[in-house]
Amino acid sequence: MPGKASKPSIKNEFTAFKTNRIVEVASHLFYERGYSSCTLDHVAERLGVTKPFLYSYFKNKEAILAAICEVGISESLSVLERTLAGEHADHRALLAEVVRQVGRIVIDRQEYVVVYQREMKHLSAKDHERILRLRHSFDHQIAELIREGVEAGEFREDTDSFVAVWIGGLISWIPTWYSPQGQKSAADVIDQLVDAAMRLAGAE
Amino acid sequence: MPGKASKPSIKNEFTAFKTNRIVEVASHLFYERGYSSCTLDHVAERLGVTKPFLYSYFKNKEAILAAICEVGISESLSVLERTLAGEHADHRALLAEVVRQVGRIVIDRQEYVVVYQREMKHLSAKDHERILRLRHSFDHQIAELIREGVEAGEFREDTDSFVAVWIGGLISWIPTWYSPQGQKSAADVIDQLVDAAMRLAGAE
DNA sequence: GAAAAAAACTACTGGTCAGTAGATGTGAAT
DNA sequence: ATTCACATCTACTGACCAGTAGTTTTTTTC
Repeated sequence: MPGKASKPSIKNEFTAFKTNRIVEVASHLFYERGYSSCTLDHVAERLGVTKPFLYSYFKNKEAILAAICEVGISESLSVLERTLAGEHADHRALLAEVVRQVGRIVIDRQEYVVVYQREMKHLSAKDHERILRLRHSFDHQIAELIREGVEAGEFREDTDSFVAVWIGGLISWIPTWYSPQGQKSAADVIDQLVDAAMRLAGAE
Repeated sequence: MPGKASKPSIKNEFTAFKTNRIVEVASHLFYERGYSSCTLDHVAERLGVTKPFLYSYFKNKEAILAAICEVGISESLSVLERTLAGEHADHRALLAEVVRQVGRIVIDRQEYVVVYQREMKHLSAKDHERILRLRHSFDHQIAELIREGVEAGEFREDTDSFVAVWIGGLISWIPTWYSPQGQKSAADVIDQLVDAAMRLAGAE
């Protein structure tokens, strides 16, 4: 159950594994059919268990959605912060690296990201607000990076730090058209994404 | 009922008006609560009528969604084609104008656009494919515009025509954060959008 | 290996909702 | 006024589904 940081033990690892599998399968089905049209019986069936099983790992349907949204945003956020904390030649290189890393996560976690964006509004007010705060923190940190880069003369001086939001848009846009089975490889997509972000920032 | 092009008459105008109101209200409620969680009783109540009323104007719930999606994409497409058909100084000016016009529509029709993107998957296979074709036509025409502009030397020569998709992304991204009540005016947003699109195309 | 504890299941409920059958009202035509 | 045509409503059904009570199966403990 998310938010419950217990000591590690074999038992807790089992529990974590099962919780994880539920989130994984639910994310996939919510992605395909939409949250409201996907029943917990569907999720259970796909896992080869029954509905009450799910209720011993999650309080209710919404808690499963909250766990999915959490993955959708918090992995991007933590990779962003990890990257920002590292050493880099200049703001240009840093922005490129941040976009590359986050793009990679978004591609790897496509379904989580789509569900998070599409279904967030079905969360309780509390969860909804918590997730939104994470999102804002993300945008804010990129905006700050842009601002510093402009000040350092590395990005075009007429670049508004609001391009952070547009860059976020580019990243979020990927899952709506990228498919692992498509012609474009993930590496191609990420290269293009980085190029597009650099253009938006006026870094060339 | 959409797709039924009858001769104009007072009666048909009444019918068209009511059909329109249904789509308007449904779009608003689907936007707020999501398609699957919004009941037709809700829609009817908001219109001050009852559910069977809706069924005399639409075959079923999905047909209402299809009408919304139609508005969401086809207005953008027709304004695109109208703009492309007009006279312009060069490809730069044309791209800017296209993005400006489409951006304006997307802001005006925010709720339709969001519903279209979010709920398209709930359409029947036939409707779904029809809408997707419109979408592809849209991307394709912008890609063509980019290609010609690069050839004419107006956009950076290393610009892939695939930026058309990224530009589509910027446009689609607006409704997720823009609010008429927010600090940014629609005009500001559109100016920024045009600027961002020109940067992506390498037109400066 | 018996008893206790934990995990998962069977079977149900109460509520919701898309869609419909048939009644009722309303205005136009005779 | 009576009939007809049409628009809209009341009242219902059958399916579905989140969530639960209580039983059975499995695992752990002694």
